[in-house]
Amino acid sequence: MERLTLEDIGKLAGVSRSTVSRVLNNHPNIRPEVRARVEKVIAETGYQPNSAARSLASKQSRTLGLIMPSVLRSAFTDPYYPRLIQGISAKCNEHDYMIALYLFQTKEEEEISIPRIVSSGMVDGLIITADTIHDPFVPLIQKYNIPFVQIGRPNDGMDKSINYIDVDNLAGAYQATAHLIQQGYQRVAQITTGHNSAGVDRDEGYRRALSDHNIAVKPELIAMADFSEDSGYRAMKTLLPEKPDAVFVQSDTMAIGAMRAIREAGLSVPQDVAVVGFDDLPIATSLDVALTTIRQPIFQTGVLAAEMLIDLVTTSTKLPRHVVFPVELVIRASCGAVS
Amino acid sequence: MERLTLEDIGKLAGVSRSTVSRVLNNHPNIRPEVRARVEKVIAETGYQPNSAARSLASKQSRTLGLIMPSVLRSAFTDPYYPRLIQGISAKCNEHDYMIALYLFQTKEEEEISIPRIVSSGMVDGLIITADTIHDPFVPLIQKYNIPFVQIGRPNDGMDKSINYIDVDNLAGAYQATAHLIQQGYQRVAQITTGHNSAGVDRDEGYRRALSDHNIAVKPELIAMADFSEDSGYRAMKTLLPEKPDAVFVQSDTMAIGAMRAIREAGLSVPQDVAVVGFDDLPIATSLDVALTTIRQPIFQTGVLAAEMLIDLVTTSTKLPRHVVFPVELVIRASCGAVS
DNA sequence: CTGAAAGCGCTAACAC
DNA sequence: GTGTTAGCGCTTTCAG
Repeated sequence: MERLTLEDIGKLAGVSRSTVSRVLNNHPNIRPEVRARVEKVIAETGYQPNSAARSLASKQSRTLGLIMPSVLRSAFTDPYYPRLIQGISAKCNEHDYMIALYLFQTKEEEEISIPRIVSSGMVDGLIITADTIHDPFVPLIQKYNIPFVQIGRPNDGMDKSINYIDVDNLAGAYQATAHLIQQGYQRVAQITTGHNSAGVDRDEGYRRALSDHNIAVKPELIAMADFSEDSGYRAMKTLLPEKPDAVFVQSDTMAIGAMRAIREAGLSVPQDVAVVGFDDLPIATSLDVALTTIRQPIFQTGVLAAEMLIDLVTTSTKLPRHVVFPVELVIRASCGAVS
Repeated sequence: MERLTLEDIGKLAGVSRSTVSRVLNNHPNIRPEVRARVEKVIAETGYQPNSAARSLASKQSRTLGLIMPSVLRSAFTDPYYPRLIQGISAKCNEHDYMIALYLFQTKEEEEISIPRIVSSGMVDGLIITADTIHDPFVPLIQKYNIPFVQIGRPNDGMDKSINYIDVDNLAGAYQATAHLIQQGYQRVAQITTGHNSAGVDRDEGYRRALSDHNIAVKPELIAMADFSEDSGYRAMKTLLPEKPDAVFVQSDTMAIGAMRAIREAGLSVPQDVAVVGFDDLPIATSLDVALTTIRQPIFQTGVLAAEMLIDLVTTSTKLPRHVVFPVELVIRASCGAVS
């Protein structure tokens, strides 16, 4: 079966190719009866316009690129991402946009691919899933003139006119920490990441909560990790000799690792060490000791990112947009507040 | 900055557009010095060919579609998928293919999108991440003449000439169940899915293991679930009144739910109920009681799926290909075999 | 309101 | 080996 073209449809409907194109693109000023006739032929034949030809002529790919910097590759297995992608996908389907997924395993792959992706017109815009501080990715993208939105606020010192969506990391971390302090815990530790703005902001929230309660920040109670479960485990191991009685962990996945370390040390949650996480992944309720955590709207973040980007590539609004979603403390067993 | 075209590069290098096209596509029969000259101009200008124009002229999009049927949408948050995608992505990057991701939330979205995706030339081929039995998706795709590979074997009664990659689900389930029986457990239950071939095959493995050990299959010891954590939890709750002393759960994620149900009933793993899962997700080692499970090569499955599909769309080999990866029992605490 | 015609930027015969 | 030329299938002026 030969693929049909606009010309064929036109012939079948007794109109020109341009007219068919117009009904396809919902142009006004078409006689209703002509439109109906053309639509009938399209429906009967199952005609689908060729997307490459469309892109070439219209200079739009109707594709959004979703990009994961190589330094964050291991984080991609965190259930955060599938959920985020579901949100992006929902909005894309709604508007007939396609998602092009780019995961880079190495810096080299990234450096080769970025120019291709950005300059070849394969995508109309980019969603960048978080940037890192020490190896910033966004400046690379900014050199090209392509619309993009970032998940997470720009790093300090960077162009503030970037479009981004963030959650209130500082407030979340503050609530988590303050809640622990109010429970009476004295030595509240933190497992932090610090690799990106989310980590920095959560760290700041932790510090402010301590300081607002007149507790000194003790560097020996803070350990670094990288968002992976295993890094949370290792961080907690380095923390345990310092005898923390509670710990705020910057992600649920790391919190699971931390709880494993606590358990292996023969201690229990929350009796010996209380734990609060961040994200509220579904698994949080299913742990042996249900995880108290900060809930953030992951799906909604994805929806809005796609919406913002589609807006950006279809209209000419050049005003930078920022949205910061609120977060919410969800109290479960791991913080010791419920029996 | 105006985007450069082949013509521009040709002018800059003092050759025709075709010659530039040839060096770009690594055609033989080009004088080395000419090739060098052209490559120099390309490098200096950072020229990137327009992908829509390429697709239109070459009739290839260099894009693989990754499709998730709507009935499986909730499974997408299972960590299995990010890992699978990493594998697919690795191979795609290697060959300069793009991944187009299609997640459908509803049947309706699916029915509208499939014809577009398949007939518009946006993808050269499709990777279908598992089909379901009661609402088969593959026949829909087969009606169009597009190359595809399926993750998981075709359902019974379907065209056997489908290209697919599977893991040895039957052997895995058999090993899991046999291992429990050999540990001395008498009432080995199962949480099954049965919605797709993986579920069916794992169910068969469970039954054969029982039968090979002269144990009757007791329907009251088998509960249905749908791959979600919560369905595993609910299934286990219906099972507990039947006093199983062990349970084979068809995925790690459901096993986590099952363990939660066991715990909430005041019982413990493995003393009261031993548990074996399937997948060997990273989380398996981090649970309160580390999960004994069947390890399957998820990343490799993704790599091979992409490889097979790229092969399919670039060469004309029409011989159907099937690969079934072996799986492996990984013994940890939850089955009671280690203290 | 509709049609004719000129590209969009590339590939691939076909010449030379 | 390399240039010329004819499209790929669509969008979009420009006429009428």
